[in-house]
Amino acid sequence: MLSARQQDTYLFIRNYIARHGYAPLLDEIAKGLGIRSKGVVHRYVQALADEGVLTLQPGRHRGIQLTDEEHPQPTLPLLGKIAAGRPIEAIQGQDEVNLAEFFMGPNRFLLKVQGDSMIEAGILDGDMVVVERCEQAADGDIVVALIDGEEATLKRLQNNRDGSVTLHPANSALAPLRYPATRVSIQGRLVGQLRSY
Amino acid sequence: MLSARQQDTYLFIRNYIARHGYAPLLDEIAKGLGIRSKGVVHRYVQALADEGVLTLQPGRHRGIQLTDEEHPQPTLPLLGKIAAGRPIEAIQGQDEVNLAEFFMGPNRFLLKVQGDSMIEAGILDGDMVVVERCEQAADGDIVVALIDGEEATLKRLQNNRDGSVTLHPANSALAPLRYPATRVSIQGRLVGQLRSY
DNA sequence: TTGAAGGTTCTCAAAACGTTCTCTAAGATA
DNA sequence: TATCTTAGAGAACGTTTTGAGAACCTTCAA
Repeated sequence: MLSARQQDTYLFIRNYIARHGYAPLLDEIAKGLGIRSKGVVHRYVQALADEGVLTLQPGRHRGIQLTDEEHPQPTLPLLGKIAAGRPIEAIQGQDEVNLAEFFMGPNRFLLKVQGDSMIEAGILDGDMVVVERCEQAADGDIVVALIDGEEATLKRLQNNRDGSVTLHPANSALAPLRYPATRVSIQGRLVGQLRSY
Repeated sequence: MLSARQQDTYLFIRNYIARHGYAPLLDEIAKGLGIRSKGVVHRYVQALADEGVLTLQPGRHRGIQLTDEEHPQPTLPLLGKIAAGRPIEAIQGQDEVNLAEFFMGPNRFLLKVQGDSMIEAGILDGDMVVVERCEQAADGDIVVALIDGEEATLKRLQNNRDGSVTLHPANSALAPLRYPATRVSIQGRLVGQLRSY
């Protein structure tokens, strides 16, 4: 188990490598952690090597290599924003994203999407969506709806004044469907989405 | 049998470890339980150790280790496939998705996407993409490309026979761009994507 | 080949932290 | 009433952790 300061060190190193493609100097780590002595940093790095989360090439400059290892905390370094035609800009005050924090929560589950009915909302065939179980949802939410207790579907919700609901696909080739409220039950609300290439 | 206060202590410790990846200090537990004396907390922790639900590394800072399970993994239940017009079908042989396994890996980082240039590939403004650092990529891969060492962009890659590369946006309003290979350096390859609603 | 830069290994000191005590108070039990 | 148990406060003490800094050795680039 890594101590707090060891985790700081580890995250700094990983972030630095993600940003530059090579490992930091001890002095750079020291600066990043607000420490003045590189001897101290060396101690932390050595401890991380003992834990097995990284490897050292003794004596070499920038001789730190990260090990492929089970991460206790699933965080990835966030390098910044990418917009066509500009250099990558750092996002202030945030340099790590904790996937657990990002997606986990009570009453959440995953569904694998089949079909193209939500393609214009950026939900493609094969994507996974994170759904939070709930009975009601607001206009404009994307929901998992069960029709007649049988058919399940992922659509954008619109509650009509007469009590009926309209389910909008995000695909101009498909028409919205309108149902009396009694035929439709909301199973959950879309809160996240994942895709793996 | 744990007393009520001992259970409080145990739950606090478990929660703390799940969030931080390391054990709390006695003072932190004290604060969490609304107690002012860490001596009292020590008594509870000692009792929990006697019960066998946790282990102590005597004298060590943050030296509490939970006995049962290892680090709880960030997993979400995978209920099945959802396709318009059909009931939710379970996916055979898979019912939990581990977020860490799904996205974590060496040399990976996140970028926040700005702009609509990849909208037809389901990558919307504001999405996060998981990028794996690499120097080369195959035809059809979506890559982070650096043009003239300055501009960064997310595009689909095409390696031409004459050694030049064409970068295809996934947006029919935008034209593909062709560059001599010397002007373009691949920074990484898109391996995943996340979105939060 | 040489000088500077960077990694390694010490020692020292201070701060932080776990451990152990004693003391007080409130209930419970006999 | 007398005694025991549980809960908490707080202080004293020794160890671990953290940081500074210096000396030394190796790597690297000019």
